[in-house]
Amino acid sequence: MSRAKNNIGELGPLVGYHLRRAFGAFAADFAVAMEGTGMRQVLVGILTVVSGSPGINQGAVGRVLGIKRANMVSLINELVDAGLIARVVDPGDRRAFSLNITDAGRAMLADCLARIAAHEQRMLAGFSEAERAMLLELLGRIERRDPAAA
Amino acid sequence: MSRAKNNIGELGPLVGYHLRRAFGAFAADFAVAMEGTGMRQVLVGILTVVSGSPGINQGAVGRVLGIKRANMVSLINELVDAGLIARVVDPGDRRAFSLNITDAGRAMLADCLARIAAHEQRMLAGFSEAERAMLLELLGRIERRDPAAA
DNA sequence: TATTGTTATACTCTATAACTATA
DNA sequence: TATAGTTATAGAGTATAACAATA
Repeated sequence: MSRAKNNIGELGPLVGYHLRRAFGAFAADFAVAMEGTGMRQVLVGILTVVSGSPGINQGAVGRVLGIKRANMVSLINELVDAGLIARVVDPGDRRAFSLNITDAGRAMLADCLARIAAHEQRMLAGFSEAERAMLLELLGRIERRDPAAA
Repeated sequence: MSRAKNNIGELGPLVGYHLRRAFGAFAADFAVAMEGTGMRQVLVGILTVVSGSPGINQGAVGRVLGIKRANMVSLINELVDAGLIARVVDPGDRRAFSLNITDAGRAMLADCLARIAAHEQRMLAGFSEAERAMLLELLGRIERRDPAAA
């Protein structure tokens, strides 16, 4: 492992750069963790939100997770086609679909969350509980910001 | 701003989830910060590395930044076409191209780094210097990990 | 045989605009 | 007029496989 120059220069002190690299490392390991399930990061997110808010509609799920309405369509289709969520017309608002997790969805979600727990442990090996909590807190402060949309 | 339920359930304690959201927020504001320059995150990264390691070749730049060889080709083409970097056959290894930043590239990089500094300040408003350093340190530990490639 | 750069390709994520049907 | 969902489309990031030229 003769680590070469690896001269990132002015990128070194940039949080944005390291956020990108850390996100990439997490995403790569996440994909490995999900192998065989057919699930991806976004799908697990949607399944979790639907599980926690039975009867929620697509738009609301998208708003919670930061996914555009247009992009929700095929994602929900994937989950419905896989039998993981059920979609019925909302009786109270016939424009909307009411989403609910199925038994198969619950089983899949449980499997995914177990895999994700192991994945997080791998990625955060060596982190103290205080460090993990601090990282969550700092990331939370960033994500609750949106200067671009101001 | 009647914040709705926003029930993310089991996603709440996951570092990976918040990393994704924080990365998204950073990327969106980065794009706004670069408006009018024609530059993107990856291009600034490449320009910075070439600037700091004159004569470096494509493969090495990719290795430093975590970009696959195949994807480097069009990125380098963009920068060459824009007149920001010069590409000549490496005299010592005629398979490789030697990359150098041009004067125009130096000017562009200076402009971009100034915009990025302002962008980072926006995104990290309210962070103490110690918090910023801590975040950099924790992210650095994550990115220097690659369980998937083990 | 390994490496540099290349081409071709494919999948995912993200974004916008325009449409429909309901409200 | 506004909202829920849809369709079509486009740009960007990332990944693999196969190839030519050179080492």
